[in-house]
Amino acid sequence: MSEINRAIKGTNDVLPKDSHKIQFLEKTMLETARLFGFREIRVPVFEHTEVFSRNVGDTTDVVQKEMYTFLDKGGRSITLRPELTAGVVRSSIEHGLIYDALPQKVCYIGGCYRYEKPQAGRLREFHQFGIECLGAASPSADAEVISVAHQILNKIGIEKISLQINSIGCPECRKDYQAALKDYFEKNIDKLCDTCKDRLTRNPMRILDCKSPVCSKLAENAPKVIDYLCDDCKKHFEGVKAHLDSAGLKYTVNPQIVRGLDYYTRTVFEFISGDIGAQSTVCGGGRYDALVEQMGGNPTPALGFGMGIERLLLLIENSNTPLPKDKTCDLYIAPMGEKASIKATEIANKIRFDGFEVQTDLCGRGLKAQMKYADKINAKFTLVLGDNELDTNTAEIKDMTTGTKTGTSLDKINDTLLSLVLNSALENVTDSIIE
RNA sequence: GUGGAUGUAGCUUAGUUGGUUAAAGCGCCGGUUUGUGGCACCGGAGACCGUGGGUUCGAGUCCCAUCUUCCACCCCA
Repeated sequence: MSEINRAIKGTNDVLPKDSHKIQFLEKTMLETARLFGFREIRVPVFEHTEVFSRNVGDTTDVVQKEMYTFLDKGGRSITLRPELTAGVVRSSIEHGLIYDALPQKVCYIGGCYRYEKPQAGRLREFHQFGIECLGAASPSADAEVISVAHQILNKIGIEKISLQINSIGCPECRKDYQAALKDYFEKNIDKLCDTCKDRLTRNPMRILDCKSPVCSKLAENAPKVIDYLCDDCKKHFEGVKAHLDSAGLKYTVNPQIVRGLDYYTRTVFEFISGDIGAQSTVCGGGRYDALVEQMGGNPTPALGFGMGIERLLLLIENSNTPLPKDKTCDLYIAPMGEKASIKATEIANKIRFDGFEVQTDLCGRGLKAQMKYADKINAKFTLVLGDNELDTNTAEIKDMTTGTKTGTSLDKINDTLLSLVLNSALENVTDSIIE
């Protein structure tokens, strides 16, 4: 396979046999979010580089080494979005959503781009579903956002997944905490791994979720953010927990949960799975109360989450979570000869207009080959159209699972097909009830 | 960016200490009375053995480089 006809490293093709799975996920996500009042927003895949560099955070790895950045022909620095929150907030300010009735609830689906080394659950182009709730400061908003993610995962049928929450406080209380943390780790600096030594100066909170055994052991006894929260932040976190409790959502408070993007404040959370390898976070999000103002809008508290669609699919496959089967062809029309072929086109289009999937011969094949093809594409019914049928204006519709044939006039194929399809659907329902 | 594994028809693989036209199963196409699929039998197409160098009379097999894919670090969804 030559270089040129191979997909770019870290990108994935979704093939026809799999696309219905993605469609099911996306439909479930959008519909569930809508039940909570979140409506879809669509924003460009690229933005001015500053939209991300200033707001996601200059010191984050995402901005420092993972962005696809280039100059356009006008000399502007453009970046393919590495995540969607910054673009959505930009759009919400630009179009005045945040000056309209609050809260504004939006959701989105789209591709994100990060120059990373691919591995299980990590791609260079990946797709995210997410929601943002703009203009709501109360803990009930945190609980609602988490509930959306929870219901989506639930409806998809994910069972083994845990919700972990934490509060990383506001910039005020975080100052004290970071100082205490630095103090603690500096005393043990020679025990830390090399990357954590570096983190100590750059972003000490990240040492908390280091996976090296020594560091994570040290992290266990490190000062906890929760103990350093200011009164307001503490009260907020208690409120979030109370709302989650009353909604019956199970969670564990995990002081190790620290999100990697700079804009997070107060509540942060992740849905984590043990079934998909090292990249175990399927959904992650939190509050970002300062971001809207930082981007030039009125001070507007906000929060949201992102959910990795490929990771979710990986989880579904690894845990054998059943998804709805893809629909198959309702009727295959097998014409014999040129005249019949023309008639087949006419009939097929008419029935398609009524909402059935109909296919017919496009290769000029013989009857036997056509029947084989109909079988391979899992057609529910077939209809042979030859000289006999054209002469008498009647034909037989064959049920491919039972082999039984039903006569019909050529003018009423759609009616006959409708009753046959309904009948077989009914039988499937009663079958599953009996089982 | 750092490590480890990998790379032979569309897919899954075989290929003996380097030795002629690289093999099989599945899939695909066709045939077994141009009027009915699944089963069986028969036949066919399809591979510059990831790519580029090197060693050799001779390389799918050995060496080097490079790329892909997979997994882990890092990072995150």
